[in-house]
Amino acid sequence: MAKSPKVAVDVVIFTIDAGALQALLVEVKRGPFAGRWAFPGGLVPVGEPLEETATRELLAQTGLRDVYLEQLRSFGDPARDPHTHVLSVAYFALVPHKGEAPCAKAQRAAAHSAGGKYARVQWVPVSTLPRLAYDHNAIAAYALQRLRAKLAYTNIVYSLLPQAFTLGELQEIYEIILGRGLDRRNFRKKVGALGLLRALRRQRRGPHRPAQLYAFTRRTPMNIGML
Amino acid sequence: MAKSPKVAVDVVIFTIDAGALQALLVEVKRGPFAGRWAFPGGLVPVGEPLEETATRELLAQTGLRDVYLEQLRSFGDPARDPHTHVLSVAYFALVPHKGEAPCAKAQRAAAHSAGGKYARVQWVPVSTLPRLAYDHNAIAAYALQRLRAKLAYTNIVYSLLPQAFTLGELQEIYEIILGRGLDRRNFRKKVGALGLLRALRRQRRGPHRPAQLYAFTRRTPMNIGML
DNA sequence: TCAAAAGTGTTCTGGATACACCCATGA
DNA sequence: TCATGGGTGTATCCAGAACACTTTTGA
Repeated sequence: MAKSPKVAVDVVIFTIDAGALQALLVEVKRGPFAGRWAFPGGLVPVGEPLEETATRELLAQTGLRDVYLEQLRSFGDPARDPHTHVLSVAYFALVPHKGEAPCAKAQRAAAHSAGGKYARVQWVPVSTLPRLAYDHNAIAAYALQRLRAKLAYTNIVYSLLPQAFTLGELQEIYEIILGRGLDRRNFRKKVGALGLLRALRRQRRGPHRPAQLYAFTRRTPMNIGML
Repeated sequence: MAKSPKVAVDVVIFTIDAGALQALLVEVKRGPFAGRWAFPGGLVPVGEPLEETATRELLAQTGLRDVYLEQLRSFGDPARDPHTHVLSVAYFALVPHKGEAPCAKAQRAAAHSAGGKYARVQWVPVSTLPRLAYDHNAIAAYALQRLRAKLAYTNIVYSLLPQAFTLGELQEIYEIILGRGLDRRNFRKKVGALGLLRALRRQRRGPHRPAQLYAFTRRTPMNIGML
């Protein structure tokens, strides 16, 4: 019986920060890609479910659990890792946006990984990703495409937002990820009609007019017709 | 470094025949699932791209090449194969419908595999799939869902049809796969507006009024707004 | 008072749906 | 002549897109 390739899981972890869609990168320590950036990942040991490997990796790099995690697809080009044939099952994850503290997540992640297996860890806007190790640029493109598509027909945005948020923040996330502006009135009309939100009794106060705060009624993935 | 699971590819091969959506099943020869039906597949040897394994399997079972082939996703539950941890990368394929000779394909496939690695090979309507080996029922469900979705926003039907076909046949395929009837006038209007077809100078003659034959202008996957 | 984001309704348009009759053929 | 599938056009409805002004606040 012929030997099989090794199996790895790689996770594209997205968040919104500083007005941009960001992905978490780690610096590869050794091998042909030493010094290059890549998405966090690791080999799948015999007996472990794929999601578990992905969840482990996610917890290790961000300290977060119970985030949105979805399999993208597998990348199996034998040459994607020059060292040996490694199949990568790609996942993407969405972690919540802390509007109040830009870069807090990046710092937390970095701190977490101080003694970790990667040299450095960093959030990078997906619009300015460097040339990555392995075929991770292809994985990034695929992940972004999937994210954009799912934004249009599911409610997964909830996983990018904190419990309470304003309609402006919700719309901003759509605009950032889709890369285009949306009409505010139509957006609110649509969101209202979908009935996914409930208005809280609080407002967000800022330098301008206070904004009504909302929360999702159900924080669980569903298909809707958002766009 | 921990050992990885083995890697297999399994292919759900769809066709339309006898007014139903059919999938190709093979009988498992040995192991805990001996005697049960499953989708054709096999282990991925080191150094071989996933698509190549899938293409090989497809050629071996149907004798067809250059058919539509698309990766679904990977199924990695360690218990899906009781014998040992085998990751399955699932694909689905669409092979063309020979309207004139029902079951011709099934017979051809069976003949092809006479000396093959499977005990028996058979086309089975997806609506009456038996309990399959491994987690192949889950793969079937996923494949069907994907097929239905892609029918709505791509032109991949072309891969289920011969070069020349009537609008009635085209519509029938949509109805069979989607499991619901479509208005004939609206369907033709829509198809015409998309401009994917060109009318041939021939007609199909049958027991009733002859029908105009059409061909796809481009037999290559594209995103369109079909439904 | 000014700058900046919050909040709100109406009109228009295009695509989707619903719907019924005549035609050409082989049996 | 009949049964069967092929072929066609119009009215309606609804969702998406376009669009401008007032309000509230902190600075």
